Amino acid sequence: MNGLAQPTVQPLSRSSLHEELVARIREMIFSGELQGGERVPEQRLCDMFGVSRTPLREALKVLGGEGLLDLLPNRGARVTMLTEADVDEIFPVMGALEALSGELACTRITDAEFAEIRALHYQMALHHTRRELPQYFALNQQIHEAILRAAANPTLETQYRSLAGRIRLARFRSNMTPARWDQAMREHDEILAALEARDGGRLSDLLGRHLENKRETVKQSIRDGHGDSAGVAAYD
Amino acid sequence: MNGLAQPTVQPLSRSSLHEELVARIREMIFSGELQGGERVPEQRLCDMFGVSRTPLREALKVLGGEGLLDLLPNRGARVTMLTEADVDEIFPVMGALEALSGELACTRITDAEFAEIRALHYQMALHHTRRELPQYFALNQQIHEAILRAAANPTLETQYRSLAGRIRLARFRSNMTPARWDQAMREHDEILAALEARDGGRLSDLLGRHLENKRETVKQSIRDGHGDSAGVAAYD
DNA sequence: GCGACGCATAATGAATACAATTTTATACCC
DNA sequence: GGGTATAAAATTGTATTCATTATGCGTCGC
Repeated sequence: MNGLAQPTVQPLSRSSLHEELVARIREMIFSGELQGGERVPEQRLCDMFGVSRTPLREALKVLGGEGLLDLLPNRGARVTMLTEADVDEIFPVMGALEALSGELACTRITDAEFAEIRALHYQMALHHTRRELPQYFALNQQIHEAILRAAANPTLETQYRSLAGRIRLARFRSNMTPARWDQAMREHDEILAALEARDGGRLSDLLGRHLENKRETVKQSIRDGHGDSAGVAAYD
Repeated sequence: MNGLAQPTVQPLSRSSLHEELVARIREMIFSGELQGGERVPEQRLCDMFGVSRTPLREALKVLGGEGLLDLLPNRGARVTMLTEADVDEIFPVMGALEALSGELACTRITDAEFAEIRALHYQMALHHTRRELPQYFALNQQIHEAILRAAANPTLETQYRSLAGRIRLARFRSNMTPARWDQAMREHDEILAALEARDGGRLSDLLGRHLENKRETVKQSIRDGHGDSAGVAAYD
């Protein structure tokens, strides 16, 4: 053990091909380039990325494990279709994790981190008043990510992101009503206040309720049908 | 739609080779046959299972995604070593999920399901008085699994099992002190009572505290060192 | 005309072959 | 004797090939 070795250097992630493919295909799913229920032909993806089937298939297995793809033996992979029942199943779990992130964030957040979140909040509020939905969503996501980071628990982050990713399968952005949008913004005001007061219990509660509203938005978008992805993809 | 078709038949999971390998290797990790930090040469596993590297590597990728293996590019896979910091990170998340499972279980559990859990409980109590640790552990796990099932949320089950699997990497069974064992048993008495009363809030709380004690047991076993797996493997 | 069967085609599953990287061993120099 | 450099061996990453299974289409029978 020499003095030069830093204690927290991470193993220098030289991403292998399959790792890269996992990230790329995941983005294709989130962006709607691969649609829900759609069959994913291996050869087409191989041609698209210019790789052989071996690393690609490894990537598909990983994405299957994440729940973003359904792997049907001998019958290929399909992008998972999210049902309303799935949403009702996932949201309570996300709620528990988000509540925990609120608790932990309040005990651990630094003033600098809070200042950063407040800045994001006001920027988001601006986009809300201007009715700029895509920008609003981007900031919204950044705020929740920042709270999650402030909780300083990588396992929590991973688990939460995994569920958030599955919810993204619903591609719900297009379906937020003005009334829900206004309500969401008010909830965010309260969230910021609770965080500033370092009131973990209240923040937990608020984040949980915030999520409940989002659940309805997502379910509505599923009821409205999954087909209209062309216009939605632009938001990502 | 003819009358013969049953509504809830699942798609007849003919497991492919890699699926089988995932399960087998996972068990090898849990049983200690593959030890923490140990390098896992692909060829040895291929010979062991009589398969080629292709499906085996797919399985390793999946297990890497589960957090049971560390996949180092060009340098093979190693069984993840659990640090005390990891444990402190994982347990709060498990706690949040277990609390949720308690809440949900209380709202949904049937009398038949509860009777089953009570039977398991008394059987476990018997093993406790007889100081039969391995049998106690088996029942203990079955009870927590039964509560989880009663919550009727597959996503919750999956997420919880994933974290429980990572904790199993510590192979903590050998390190339970008599005092902790007695305390754990008392906690289980209370858990059963809360479940019988369908008191979700109290059950949540109890499960969370129960887990806190387990956390210390696990951390102690890590401090004691990971080397002595030979005698422990027999428990699985 | 409708449905079932069978064959041809295409896609997936698994094994083998080849390439690149790392690890180990050896020789050499200081 | 220790350390570095180099080369050989082993291991991993990727591509290709072969085998098996599903899919689509045409034909046959009713």
